[in-house]
Amino acid sequence: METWKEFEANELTHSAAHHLLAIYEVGLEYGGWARVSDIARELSITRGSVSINLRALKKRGWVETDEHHMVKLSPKGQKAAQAVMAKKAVVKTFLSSVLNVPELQAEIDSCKVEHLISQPTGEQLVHFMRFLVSEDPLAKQVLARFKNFHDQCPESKTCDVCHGHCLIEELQHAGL
Amino acid sequence: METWKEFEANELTHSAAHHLLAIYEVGLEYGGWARVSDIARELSITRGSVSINLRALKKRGWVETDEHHMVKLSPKGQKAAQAVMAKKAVVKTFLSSVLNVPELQAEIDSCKVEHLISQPTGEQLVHFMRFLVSEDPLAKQVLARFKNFHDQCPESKTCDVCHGHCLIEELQHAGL
DNA sequence: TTTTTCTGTTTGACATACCAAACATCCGGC
DNA sequence: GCCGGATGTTTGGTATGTCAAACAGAAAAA
Repeated sequence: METWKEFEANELTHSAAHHLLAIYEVGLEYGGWARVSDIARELSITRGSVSINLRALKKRGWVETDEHHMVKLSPKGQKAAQAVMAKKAVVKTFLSSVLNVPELQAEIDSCKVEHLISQPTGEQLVHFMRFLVSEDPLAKQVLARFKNFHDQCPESKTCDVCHGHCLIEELQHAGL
Repeated sequence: METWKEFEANELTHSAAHHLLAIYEVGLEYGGWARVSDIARELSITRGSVSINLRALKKRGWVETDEHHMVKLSPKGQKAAQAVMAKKAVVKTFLSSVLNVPELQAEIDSCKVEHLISQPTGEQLVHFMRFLVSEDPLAKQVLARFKNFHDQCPESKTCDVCHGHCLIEELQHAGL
């Protein structure tokens, strides 16, 4: 398989995604405009790094600058930033509200994968979350039932999920 | 926030994780041992790259070599490889079997995030999957109901999931 | 007005991770 | 024993992404 090389073929790197998010965040208070220093402070990196990184982002059409070094997202950059924010939000909500992963861990994990999730996966996860918060009584039941199940989840060696591995055992054994 | 820098602080890079998996795969046929060439072929990269990468993996105790350049996973490396495989398996199963993401897309997405998922998140996802495949009739109902819901999912502008964004709209609008 | 501070850029350095190509070594066939 | 092909390593190059430090220009304070 060469599927694993897809990782490098992402539209946005983790770094690039967070530069776009930082510009968006800073821009909220300044009509969409941001300065290099503000972006650097937002990301806790040096102005030099931001300066260099913006060069690449500009060349690829994610951001634009005016004659006074002011930076803003291009339309393309805005769409990308929104998509990343949306994916992060839905993943974090799923992790913390459905899986009951601790808040901070959900924040960290969703931040790591936000830019890696494909469009179809993101959309399906949104549908799933909408179903779980819908009026359908089944949804409420299932969330409540899972909380109980979780406390008494059997440590069986075989189950349909595991594909021959015992996942829980492996996960715990690995101690990551 | 500096949460975003956690990305660099991972135990395993994507590249390192797949080197370990490749050694595991090749080793299945050779009693756990692998050669540089085999690993290179498995990953579709050059022998030179593998040679250099293995140096780092050896130094950090993930792999060991004998006097004939034969490579195998250390106990630590085995645990790490198993954890990655387990996380990938459970994520892929969730994406394709629950969210109905197409098989290939589930493969790609799970491959991208396999090494980034934390222990708690991985374990909770396993619990969740175990619940969904358990004998509990609620589980079967909910999967069936979601398939219907999915086809008629409302495109409402506001919902509890979205945190003020309209996720579906943003996701579709972004066209990623 | 002068001086200081802030801002953005550039440079040289380091780390990761890949490539191609040259090199050394070793093993099998003859 | 010798030669050729396979194997592993090394070297020089590219690309990303970070830093510190030096630099230039502009704005603010004195």
